[in-house]
Amino acid sequence: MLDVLNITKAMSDENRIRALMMLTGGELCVCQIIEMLGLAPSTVSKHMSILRQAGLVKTRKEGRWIYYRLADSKALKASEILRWLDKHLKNDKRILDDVKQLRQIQKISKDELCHCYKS
Amino acid sequence: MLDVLNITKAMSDENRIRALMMLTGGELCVCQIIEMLGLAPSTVSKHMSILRQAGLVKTRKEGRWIYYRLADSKALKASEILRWLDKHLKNDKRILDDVKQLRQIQKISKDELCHCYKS
DNA sequence: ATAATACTTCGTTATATGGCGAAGTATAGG
DNA sequence: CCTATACTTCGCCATATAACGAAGTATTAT
Repeated sequence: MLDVLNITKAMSDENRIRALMMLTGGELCVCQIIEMLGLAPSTVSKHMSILRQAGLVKTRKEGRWIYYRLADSKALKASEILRWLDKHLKNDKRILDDVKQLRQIQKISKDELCHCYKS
Repeated sequence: MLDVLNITKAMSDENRIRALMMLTGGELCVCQIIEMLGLAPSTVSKHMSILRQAGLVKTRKEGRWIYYRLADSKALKASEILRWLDKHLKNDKRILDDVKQLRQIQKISKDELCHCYKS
């Protein structure tokens, strides 16, 4: 029950769903997710830790950067629900806009990107 | 996006999930759900209206009684998620206990049952 | 060592949600 | 008609959650 509740609670927030959908295109560093969601770093960090605790995403550390990716298919509960999300949101206006914006962000080099901290 | 969020928010509460799982055995009247969850009628009513707004359950009125049942397979978003819930919770301890208790409640006649209001 | 970068954790505040009882609505029965 | 029953809606309170900035941690660069 707790597993299921952790998953459903993790998915009950729009920004977390946006983050999950962004990750369907492949792993992203926190920097990029912050830029996409337009939220404070601490807020995004909290969101991502909720997704991680629910088993919906995994992390990989590379130097100073932490990359988030969707849980792989071995995590059955998670991967099924991720497929459901993708099926019902891939044509959603908001998500399509996010995907478009993400492509722009991915063109920016890492060095330039992290002015999210420079304000 | 709103559809999806309504569904995930509806599922992000333990009592609502318990109610959904109870309904996998067939329709129930509010009386019975109140008895099962052990919550105030007004609270249960609110929970059920959230599930209904999300499209996860349907209602049928028969005289003074209102029966709730799971959404049928025509409601794709809903029925997929209901199948996911069932798959991952049908062996859950809490849910198994609920099912057992539900069988007892279903033995009680309607006339006797609704002392949930007589306190 | 010191400073800068890329996060995360902590503490606070505003809003959302879950709980209840009281009042309201609809139907059945006397 | 009036009363009882089976809910639902409303108003309130307590707790949970999302947001932020400040402080903390880990890694890289100087």
